[in-house]
Amino acid sequence: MSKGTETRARILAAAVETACLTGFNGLNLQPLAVRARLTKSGLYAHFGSKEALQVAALERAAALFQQTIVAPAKAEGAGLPRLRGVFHRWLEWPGRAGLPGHCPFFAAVVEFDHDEGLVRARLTRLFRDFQQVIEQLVASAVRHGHLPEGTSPTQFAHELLALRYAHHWAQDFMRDPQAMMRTREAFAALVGRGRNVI
Amino acid sequence: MSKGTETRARILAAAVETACLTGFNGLNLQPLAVRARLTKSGLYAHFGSKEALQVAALERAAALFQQTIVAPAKAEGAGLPRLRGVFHRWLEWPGRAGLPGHCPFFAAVVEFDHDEGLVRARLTRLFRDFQQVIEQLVASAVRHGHLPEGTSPTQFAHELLALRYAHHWAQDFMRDPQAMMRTREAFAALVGRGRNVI
DNA sequence: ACGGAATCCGACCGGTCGTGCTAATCTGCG
DNA sequence: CGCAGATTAGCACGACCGGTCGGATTCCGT
Repeated sequence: MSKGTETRARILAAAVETACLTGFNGLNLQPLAVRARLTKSGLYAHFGSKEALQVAALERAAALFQQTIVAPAKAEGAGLPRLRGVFHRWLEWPGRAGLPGHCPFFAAVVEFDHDEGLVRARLTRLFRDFQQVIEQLVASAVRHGHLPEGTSPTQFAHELLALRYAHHWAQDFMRDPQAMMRTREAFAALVGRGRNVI
Repeated sequence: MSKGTETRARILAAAVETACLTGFNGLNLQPLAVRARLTKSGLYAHFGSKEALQVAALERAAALFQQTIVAPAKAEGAGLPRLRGVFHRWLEWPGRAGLPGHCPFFAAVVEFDHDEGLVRARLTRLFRDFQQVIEQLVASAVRHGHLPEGTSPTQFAHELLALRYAHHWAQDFMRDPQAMMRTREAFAALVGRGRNVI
């Protein structure tokens, strides 16, 4: 790894950490440069614009999410075990990836809600891709008989994201000590729903 | 209404609108002053600090929410109809209150996630109060036999917020045209859950 | 109508932001 | 070693930020 790409990696590591703490709009050049042991202009030369830096940090965070939360599913039993594994690891993101703070993607949803641009476009794609991953896991669980026939993967994925979102609210913002328990119970209810009507 | 309080009301009206579009950190003094037909220092004299302005705007938004979304429940049938009414009006907030943009409270969750302060403290209280309102509606629905005996109001309120959060994500950020349909279906499933095991 | 208080303005402060530009330094190859 | 190109530092810019202050203006009770 050449010097340049190593520095770039150091910058992005600091950027992802910062994004977890203060969002992607909080990626201010001066403090970030200090964290990455550079000057502001030295850092800037690697990206050329703040938006490019934000996109790169988003990409890096997504890669971390993929390898920390999604990828381990390959080692789990197909169907419901795999779905349950991804969801429960998802609940521990971003801590499980060694990152501080809270989920940067949820922060980005608010930050780039109104203003268009590259970051928003990339973010919606990332969400859609992950949504499809969930849907495939659900469909697989249905095929394995772990979920009732007729379960809509899209609807299920939507409600799963709802649970993760509410968990973020209860755990990270409200600091409710019972947040995890409630989320697990809600997941169990979602999975168990309809079982008795088979 | 004296001149001062009238101006203050004009400022807060502009502030709530702005908060719906750019969040409470987006309440920058200069642009807000222009919207309220004042100079920056003239506006500032009414609050004394940006934090006080944010708190006042939060208070105003909460009052609007109360009278637009919650209060109409008094005219609805006790129990499930009342709960359903509040939830469906909630889905149309803040548009139903004549406000542009999206829910300012969800934006505030991200903005004040990490930094402590008056705004965060006030916001958690507002959330807790509304959560209690929901829990009482749920408890009433249980008493009327509209929801299964043994339904936990706290758990139900948690999952209801989850649905509203996911709706915000799907509708406002992802701009999914089927968001409303999916949210209504999820609500129906949440209400109907367990019915068949009574 | 008058005087004191409430209200508002305009100019200004120190600081931070993203963004360019040039010059110095460093790295890796021949 | 020496040179070319990649890499970083240094510096300055215009814009915007929240906040301050003195004075002008307007309001309102008497």
